[in-house]
Amino acid sequence: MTEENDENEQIALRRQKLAELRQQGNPFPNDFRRNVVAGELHAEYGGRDPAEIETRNVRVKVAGRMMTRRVMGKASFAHLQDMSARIQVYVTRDAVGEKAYEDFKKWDIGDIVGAEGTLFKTKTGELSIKVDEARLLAKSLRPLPEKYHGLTDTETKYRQRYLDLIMSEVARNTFRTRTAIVRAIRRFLDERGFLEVETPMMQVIPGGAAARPFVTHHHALDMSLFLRVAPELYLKRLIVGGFEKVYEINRNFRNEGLSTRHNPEFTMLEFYQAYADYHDLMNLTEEMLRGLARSVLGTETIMYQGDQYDFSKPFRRLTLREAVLHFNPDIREADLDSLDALRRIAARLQVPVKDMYGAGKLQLEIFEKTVESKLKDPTFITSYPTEVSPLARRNDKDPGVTDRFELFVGGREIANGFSELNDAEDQAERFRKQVAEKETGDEEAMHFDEDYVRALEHGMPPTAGEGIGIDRLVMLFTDSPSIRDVLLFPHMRPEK
RNA sequence: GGGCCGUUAGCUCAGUCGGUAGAGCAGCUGGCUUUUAACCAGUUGGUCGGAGGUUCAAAUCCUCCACGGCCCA
Repeated sequence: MTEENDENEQIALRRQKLAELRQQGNPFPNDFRRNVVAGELHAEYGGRDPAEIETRNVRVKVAGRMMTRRVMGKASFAHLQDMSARIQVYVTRDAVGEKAYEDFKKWDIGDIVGAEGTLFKTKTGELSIKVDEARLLAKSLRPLPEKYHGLTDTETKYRQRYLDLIMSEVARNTFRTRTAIVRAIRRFLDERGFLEVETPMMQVIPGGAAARPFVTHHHALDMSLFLRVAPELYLKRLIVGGFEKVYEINRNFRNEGLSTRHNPEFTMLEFYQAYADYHDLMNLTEEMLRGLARSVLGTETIMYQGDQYDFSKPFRRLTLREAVLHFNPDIREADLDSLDALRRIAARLQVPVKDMYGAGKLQLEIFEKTVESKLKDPTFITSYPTEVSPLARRNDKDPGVTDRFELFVGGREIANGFSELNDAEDQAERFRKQVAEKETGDEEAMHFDEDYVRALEHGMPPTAGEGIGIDRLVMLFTDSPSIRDVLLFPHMRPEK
């Protein structure tokens, strides 16, 4: 849309009204001060007797966007919506005067209005304000979406989030819940002695996850920089530095496709705790999510897209091998150790496979194809192959797997954690393998980070770390089917 | 990247077999001093996502493109 062709007669008329207002002074005054918001009034007076309210003669000043208007001759009702709620105002010619009432009738739905008056309850019992002074504080030039159906067009909801927020209490609550979740996580970790830190978003060597990075260029230094795909390697440097419990909640960037579960930038919690292992973190995660459900939703039972998930019970735990065998009765345990068998199974499942894939990578591919979406109730999958876990500690009994877990809820990965690899020589060897894979064309393979190995060489205490995808967690807690519903401004292609 | 669906008034949506583009809300005019999807009467508003094509005639059929949604990879 361009400025010329999206004007219509309603906008033109409002512009004309604005032009007339300009003749009478600045139509965008900033000297009105409210002394209360609608929600406070409902909380304080909503349950009180009408007679009591009138006797008290409560004077209030409110401001907000005019969302409804019903003119009945010499008296009108309207609703003002502010950050907390809506409050009805009752405007009459006799109370505000003839001139002011004529002005009021020219205001439009969507205008920002300030009103002063006395509280009362209408005969249907709605708390309202009998207005004796009203002012137009900002003119709205564009008509709002339809009052009953609201804004339903998903594209417009995402592109013009301000309209969605004006029109939809559900949308407003989704983002309030998002903030409540992040706040509760911070409190949970702060209370347990974790230190919140900030580490680089622009990295010389992108590390910490198998993902394709965005590349940018620093002009003064004349060098490429990568937007981070994860903060992991920096947070573990802090563990080496002696900050034994750290966390960061911030944006990651991955140069991959978009879907209902993927946005190019997304928010991740990562936390690291020295002298702990992955079992400790599974326990901590259960406690955190259970507490979140209780404090944010007020229940430990989460409803998501028609399904019910019980967070009060201990989360199920099974190894990746167990999970694959459980959901694939036709696969024998011996198959999982045979490259030939794994390749046959992958072919049958139509999973694209490269020659360089080892048994571990094939197991993971088969797991993702046949198991992941079926893990509805909260489930920890453990013992990921070492081949696909280049930063995780090997299991003491079986060096082919790592002390790692992922948490799934509703068929989606929510968290990924492990006992950290703190053997510098093993880490260097794993990086070399990643580099070899990168050289065969795997764009998601990791770089060799020499400084990170040097940090490990100084000695990192035994540590466990975890990442939790905040957006997916919010989706779950707000019953949102798409990641775009929990991002205020999701990535969209340009309109034109 | 592939498949399916969608795009019509500011918004929410109809639109039959290819034959003059509709409704509700919003807006405008008038009426109405306790309404609340207010009500009553009248009324304005359209490049039917874009570009081609078929046809006497296209919102409608065909092709391509754009954007969005869902599913798959």
